[in-house]
Amino acid sequence: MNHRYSIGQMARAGHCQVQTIRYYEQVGLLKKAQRNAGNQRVYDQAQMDRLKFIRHSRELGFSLEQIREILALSDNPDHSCLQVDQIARSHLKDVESKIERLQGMRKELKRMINQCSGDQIADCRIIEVLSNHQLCLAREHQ
Amino acid sequence: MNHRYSIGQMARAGHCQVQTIRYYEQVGLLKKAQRNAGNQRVYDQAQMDRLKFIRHSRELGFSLEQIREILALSDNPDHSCLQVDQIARSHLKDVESKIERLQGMRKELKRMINQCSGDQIADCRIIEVLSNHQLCLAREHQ
DNA sequence: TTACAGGCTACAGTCACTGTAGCTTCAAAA
DNA sequence: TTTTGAAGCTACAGTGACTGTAGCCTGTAA
Repeated sequence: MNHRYSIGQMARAGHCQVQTIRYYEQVGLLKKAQRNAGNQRVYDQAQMDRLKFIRHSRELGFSLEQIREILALSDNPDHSCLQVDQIARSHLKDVESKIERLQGMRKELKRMINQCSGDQIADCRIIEVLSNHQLCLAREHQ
Repeated sequence: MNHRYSIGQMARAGHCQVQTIRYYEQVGLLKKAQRNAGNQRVYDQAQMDRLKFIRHSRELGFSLEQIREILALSDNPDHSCLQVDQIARSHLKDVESKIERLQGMRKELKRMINQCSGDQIADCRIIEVLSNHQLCLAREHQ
């Protein structure tokens, strides 16, 4: 079948806003869409699939640059997927270090909040900890 | 003692760049610094402490807006620290939901990578999963 | 005196969108 | 057939928290 989609249908399918699709076109992640008589964008199934690929990759946290690379690599079906693998692994590392960083924050925030008496600012443990790095457990500067 | 600091000394102590301090001044988080005869910024201990407060809060992930609020509240030592507590708790919630989101990504990325044979693009599991949301375990749209 | 590190302003760029203003087009109802 | 309202269009500014650049000026140690 020979589906045609409006930009609104694309947006709904890609769980994104209409502007986002226009933005992807502008930065060259989606190629310039064909237009109908009234200058409105019209998409086919291939463009729809490409958008879904991009959106799914974004949900997994890949940057637009990484997605651009993966899309370029995936144009060569005979090519080894080693590079794709490397991009994914390096992104996984990024995600893991973000998790660690956030877990450090969580620990310290919880500690701070639990010590807070809800009393006067003058005795507020939260402000005290924020004021004084020495009071903070997780204070390595990486 | 009556310490005076240059912007470079402030930056080193706050583990940030010189531009960052000028930026904080520009957006009103630090008040306009005094200047020496040659128009260079000169800081005192109070400004140094304020910068450290800001930087430590940033390390814990607070936004500049939240920091601005906390600083305003902490000017009133008699005031209850309930609001400070609320800001901290709401930030903790944010951090926790970011952790959850990243853990979902990590899980899916690991699954994808483990299934990848390192073979041809045509059979690449990573590209396949990215192409097809149905193949993804963590696919709730929150 | 001479290097050169450090500081100054002003402004553009980053990332990935999101929002706005002021239009035009499309499709269904009256 | 007209009208209404949703959907689409372009162009541009704004977001957050910086970071980088260009082209100057100032301070300090050799």
